Amino acid sequence: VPTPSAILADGTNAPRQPVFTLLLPPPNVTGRLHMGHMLNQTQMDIIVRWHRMRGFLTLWLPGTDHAGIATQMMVERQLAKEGKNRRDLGREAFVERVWEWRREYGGAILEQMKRLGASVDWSREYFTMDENLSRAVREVFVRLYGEGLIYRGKYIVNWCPRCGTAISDLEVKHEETPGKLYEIRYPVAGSKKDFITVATTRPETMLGDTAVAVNAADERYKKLHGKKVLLPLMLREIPIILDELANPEFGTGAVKVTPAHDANDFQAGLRHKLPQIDVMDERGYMNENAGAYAGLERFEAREAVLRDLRTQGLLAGEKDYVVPIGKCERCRTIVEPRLSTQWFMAMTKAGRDGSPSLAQRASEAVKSGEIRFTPENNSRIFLQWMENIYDWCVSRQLWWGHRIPAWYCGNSKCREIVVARETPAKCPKCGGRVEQDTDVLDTWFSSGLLPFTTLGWPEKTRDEEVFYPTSLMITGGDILFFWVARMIMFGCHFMQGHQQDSAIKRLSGFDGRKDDSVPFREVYIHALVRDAERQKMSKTKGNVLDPIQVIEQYGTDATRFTLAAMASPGTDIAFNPKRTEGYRAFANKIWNAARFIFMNVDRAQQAGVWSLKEFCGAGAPARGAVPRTGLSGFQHATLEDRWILSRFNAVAEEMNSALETYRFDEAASRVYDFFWGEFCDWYLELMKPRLAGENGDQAAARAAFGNIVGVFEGALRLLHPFMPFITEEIWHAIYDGKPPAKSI
RNA sequence: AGGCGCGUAGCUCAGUUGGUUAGAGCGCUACCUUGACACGGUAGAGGUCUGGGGUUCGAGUCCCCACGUGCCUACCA
Repeated sequence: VPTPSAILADGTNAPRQPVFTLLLPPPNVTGRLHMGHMLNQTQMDIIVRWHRMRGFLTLWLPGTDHAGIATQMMVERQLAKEGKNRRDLGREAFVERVWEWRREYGGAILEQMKRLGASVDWSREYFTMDENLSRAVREVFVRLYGEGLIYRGKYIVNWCPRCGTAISDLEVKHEETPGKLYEIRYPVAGSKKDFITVATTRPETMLGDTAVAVNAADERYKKLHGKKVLLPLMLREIPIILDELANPEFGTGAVKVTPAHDANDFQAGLRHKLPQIDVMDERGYMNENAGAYAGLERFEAREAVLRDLRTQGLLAGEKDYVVPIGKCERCRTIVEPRLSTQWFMAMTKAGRDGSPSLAQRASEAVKSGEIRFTPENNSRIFLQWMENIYDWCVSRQLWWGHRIPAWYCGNSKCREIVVARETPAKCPKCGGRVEQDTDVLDTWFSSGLLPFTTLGWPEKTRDEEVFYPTSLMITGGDILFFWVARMIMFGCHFMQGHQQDSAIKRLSGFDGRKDDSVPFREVYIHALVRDAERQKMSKTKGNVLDPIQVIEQYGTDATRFTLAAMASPGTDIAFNPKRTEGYRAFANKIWNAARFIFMNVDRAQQAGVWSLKEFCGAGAPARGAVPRTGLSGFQHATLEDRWILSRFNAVAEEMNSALETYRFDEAASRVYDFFWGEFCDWYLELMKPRLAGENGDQAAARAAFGNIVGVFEGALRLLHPFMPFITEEIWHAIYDGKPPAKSI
């Protein structure tokens, strides 16, 4: 099959056929194929082959993601084995080392994909750090900065002390963990007896307290309004403030305010112009602002603080309390809210011209049906998230990734920030030396752009007219927000005004859709693959099934068929190899049906009655695939012939409509039941006497054979998207007119 | 704390807008080495559709409650 690129390049440059575009969710370069990938790719491949067979110009674009943190960690581990760390190498050498790593090992997962039969267009393989994609990333950054939608600022971010970088809200996984709620007495300044008791789960942060808040309406604290307290251990006077932050219903109704270590306190701090005292360093150790506790690791500091409070009689109580603890999704380290200067992307800010915010545009695209989700309820999940979204922290304190295209003037009187596509030679304002920001962008920043950057953006290309918007996105619910949401926001923003070639759009079945800026028209969210006991597969549990092992045991076709057959909407897939065993038997059944046919060919040829070529070997098969209305040359001889033909056509219809709605399970079981329960069990059995030339009727035998081959060949077409290997093998054998050489 | 889902045969799951005796695969039982296939064939056993209430001529399917279970989102110290 010629690739779409070849077809576009063949001179006509204007395909008059429907187009189907699918972007492969790029696996991490560091990744190894897991069952989730296999499910995802099987479903994509089924849809892609099905479209190709129906005459769509089909582009399935593969690639890999540079996966900032994951890849950097992997190479750092490698370095650690040599007794080195990245700082020993320096930035440039380290990044070169990562490139080396990727050149050597980065293609592993794509090689594994090939074994699944994924029929992607390898000629268009991309990597998210390719030069053209990197250029597009800078373009996007510069434009958004110019529009005021990317900004730099000092805010509380989620900080992973182990990875040493800020991470986004989505990279924090919350776990309800049994902990303690401590009540601490803060002495009121100028009084010997009065205390105000605050409640906290993180006592060590009190070292950075700059106020205590009570609710203005709280009668208990009326007499303390306007007073100060003496912060224990640090012996610093801090004010009692009135703020909504304090909920009279919770704890003691008084809350300590630590603007540098808590997002709520940070906001309260801004409202009351409180100082921000950062008491920790980037590794989670107490810094010089923590007085006597400086140098202690944060949880050691907690113990030390509690011990000292106890000795001073200031620990009023401790209760068991379930605390939702945020952990770094990558290394499970407890995340620290940290005050830090980072780059953010504004999610809810309207454009300068009053145009809707990124989040609002994305919501509208889904609400209006320009992007449709399957299963449908995912659109509600999506919209709910969009409505509660916060600005996205896009900078990471890493070395591997797209470096932020911002330069700072070193002249202390100037301090100009230059955001530019190319490295500026000098500060455009004062002519001083400029230095580039040391941070890189969140990995999802570049992957969010892929639907258009892989098609040539920012250049205007024919590719873009033909293939954008992509037709479908198939992915897991786990990256709905990480990736799908970001693609929608970026796509709607940067492709605004884009028009897909109208003839192609009509032919492809998207004529009714008005908005061609969306990155894809349909989203299919697939289920999670679990083990046979419905447990989530995880390395620690040791229940991870390696797809390569499974396919080596049962065959790729059987494994693919299992995943398709079990992909019913709304439920996770409990992958049970027993089921795969059953589908291996099915593959065997197909093989044996083929053997039966070739056995009859042999017999007929020996008798000189006919050859297989007469039935289907003459010339190339008709293009366009799943036959809807019968097979050419089929002879409606008898009741059973007419019956199998009507069943065949009904099944083909049913499969088509099942696949229209991504009901892989239904399509799979339809063809399974038809092939085994009807074609093999009944039709072949009924035909045996006629095939054998019953009553010496060779004409009837000949017609019988032709009909069998016809239905069988059609069934192979129905099966092909699901089981590409066995069907291709047999199909070629039929057209070559000789049995396949291999045995099962 | 909010949101989303699931609970149907021993096991894993179908059951699309409510409509005759609720289906499949695996497992189980009996028989069959029939010239494609024992990874096969034929026949069969097995379910008060988690529980309770409601709507309806009619509910596995719709509504409410309870229980069990899974996931996602979340700055109440």
